Amino acid sequence: MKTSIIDRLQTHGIKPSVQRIAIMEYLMGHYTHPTADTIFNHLYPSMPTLSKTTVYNTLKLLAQQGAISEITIDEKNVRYDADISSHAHFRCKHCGSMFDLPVKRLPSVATGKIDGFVITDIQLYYKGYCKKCKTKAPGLC
Amino acid sequence: MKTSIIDRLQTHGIKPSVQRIAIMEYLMGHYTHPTADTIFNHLYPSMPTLSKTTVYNTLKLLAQQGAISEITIDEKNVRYDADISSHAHFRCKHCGSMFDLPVKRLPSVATGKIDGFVITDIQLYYKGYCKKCKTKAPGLC
DNA sequence: ATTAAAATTGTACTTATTACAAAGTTGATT
DNA sequence: AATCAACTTTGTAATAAGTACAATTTTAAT
Repeated sequence: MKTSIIDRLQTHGIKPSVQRIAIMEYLMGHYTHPTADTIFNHLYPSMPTLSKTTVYNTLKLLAQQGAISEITIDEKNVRYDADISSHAHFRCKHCGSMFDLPVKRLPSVATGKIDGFVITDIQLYYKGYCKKCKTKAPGLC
Repeated sequence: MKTSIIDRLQTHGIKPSVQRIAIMEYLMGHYTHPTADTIFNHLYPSMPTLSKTTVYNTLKLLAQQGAISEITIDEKNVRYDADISSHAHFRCKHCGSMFDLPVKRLPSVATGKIDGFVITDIQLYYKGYCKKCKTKAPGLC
């Protein structure tokens, strides 16, 4: 239902446009941590007037408003996730595959250190080697 | 003392060269999460034969071997940290300033989910607005 | 219908990072 | 000391993610 998509946009103070809905819809339908490029390439065939700049602008806006989250576990490109519930990410250094990891409890920092700061988001990344690639890990020969 | 720098390299299986020592030394003397470019610009005056490629290569090697850690909290450039003890990072979305945050306890993920994975590093990032910039935070007018 | 504000588009640009081949260095072996 | 292979560094050129910006289109209110 398109309503939930529009809802998500509006809840975060974003005016729904055709493009924004399409991008948000893609993200809510694909929890695969796509890059801007991937999203563009999937939407373009059915939306040939779409511009890559719009994809970049929209993703930035969505992230800024907290409608989606920006994942920087991959040093190459920013990835996006419509799952804004608290969870961690794993990325395999060899094949690049990514998985969500549930977190039992959000990590606590020594309070006082962040007194007076405004924290808008917390990201927890695990890097290493997945089952398929673990024989490729250096130092494990 | 240069010994501790060479030690750090050797402990992580890296053959010390003039360039590698200089880069490691810079990182161990500046816990400011510098970028490759910053490191290059600081070393270049006293080492005019240094190439930027070497800085990139060396940082990648150091990180790969676990001698330093690669921080991707800033979507623009990768940053590097010679402090490999477990701690978190905060970055202000407005001014870009970065701080270390001590962590009380490393976050735990539901075990079973990462059974069979090899985890080589865990990164914990806090993003938001620092004391100076918190009036700039959207949604807090 | 008019119009101002907001959103989208396309192009050109910037900039971090990488590929690669050539040159230089190192250290072991003769 | 000369040789040689392995390793490291260098410089240049290429790649590719992301951004600036001005022009066009859309939206929605009057």
